[in-house]
Amino acid sequence: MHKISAYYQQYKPLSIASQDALDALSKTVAFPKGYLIHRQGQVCREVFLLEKGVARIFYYRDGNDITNQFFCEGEAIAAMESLYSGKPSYYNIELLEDCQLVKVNYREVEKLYAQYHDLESCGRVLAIHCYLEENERNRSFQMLTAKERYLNLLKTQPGILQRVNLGHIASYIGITQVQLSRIRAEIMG
Amino acid sequence: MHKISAYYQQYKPLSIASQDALDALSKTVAFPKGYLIHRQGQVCREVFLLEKGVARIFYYRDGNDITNQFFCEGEAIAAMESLYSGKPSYYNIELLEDCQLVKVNYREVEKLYAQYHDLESCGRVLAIHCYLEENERNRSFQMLTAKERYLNLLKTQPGILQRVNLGHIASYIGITQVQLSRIRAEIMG
DNA sequence: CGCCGAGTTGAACTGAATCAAGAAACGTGG
DNA sequence: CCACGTTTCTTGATTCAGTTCAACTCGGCG
Repeated sequence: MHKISAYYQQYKPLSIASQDALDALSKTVAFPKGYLIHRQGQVCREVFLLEKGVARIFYYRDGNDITNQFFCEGEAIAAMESLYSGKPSYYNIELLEDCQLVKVNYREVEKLYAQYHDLESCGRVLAIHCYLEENERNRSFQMLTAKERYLNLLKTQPGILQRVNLGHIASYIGITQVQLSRIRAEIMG
Repeated sequence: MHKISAYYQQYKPLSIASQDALDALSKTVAFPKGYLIHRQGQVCREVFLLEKGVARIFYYRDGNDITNQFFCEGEAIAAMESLYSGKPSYYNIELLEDCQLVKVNYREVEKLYAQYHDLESCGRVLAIHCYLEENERNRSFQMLTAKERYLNLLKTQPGILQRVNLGHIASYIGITQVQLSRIRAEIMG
């Protein structure tokens, strides 16, 4: 089983005490393809570490579902805006394959933040990391074309393309499936 | 003079020690309308607290400048993505009126984080706040129309509209000035 | 063998950008 | 205080990129 402490330590090293306290909170769970580990309208209180499988965050607009983010092995999954704000989430989280996950209750983690300064420091860096990702996504929508965003995705998450259908990727990039198909044809030459 | 500690305490209360340490870092400065307090390509190391005036963050694309964010009195200004990542910034920060500001070196603040747990905790909440704002902006681009974004701005920052010209607002919303003019005509009826 | 979902491709349509011209607001110097 | 030039905003006409609608291809699977 993966450890949450290992995930945290990507951002900053932790004392043994903090590591142990964190790891004591984890529970391994598994769900089938198609399962929603979080639904819009609900407050998100759990963070999932993805050990095996692929997942996505999405929401509905006029009946179509629009993908916001993809997750691969080793990444942490949550409806962060809800987790952080305590308000109901706008998003759903769906497993796109059978998945194995490590579950952690975020309120429990927050309690540990108050106890361990080094852990809270790591939590701060993690929040900054989330900010930077969100900022980057914003930037890519403002500064890049759909084609460039597609090429970016190819570069940063090449594995995703084999595991996820085109419609999801198109909505992630902000265009229709039809348009993405044309862009791909264009890229091929 | 405004105090940085007061700004921080919007998010979480601080001990007297933390407050004093923070406030000891501030310097009051003033610049005229049009001055760039940060330029793209440079690494951002300072945070400014806006005491008097209006400012914006913007970048260039194909010669046009595109506004990313507006700031009013009481808000903290920085090229956050650069401040947090330590990489050169994509953005410029421009004063839209003569401004009075409080300047703080972020590296110094980070040193204080290591010393004072309560301050770092506050810094974590602040980073989360930044994340939530960025997320909200993302969401507004994905889920709302330009018209809705305009109405939102009217509601959340009504003062801005009197103090900033239409072109800046249009690019902030993600459309051309021409289109915004039409939307306004439409709203008037 | 034929159905079904996923992807591609063509044609018509639409909303926003662009181009361009006119009106209004603003500041500056005479 | 007015006249002129500059900038800002509005409005109309045209153009274009991307959506929508629909038909067709392909591969997997009962």
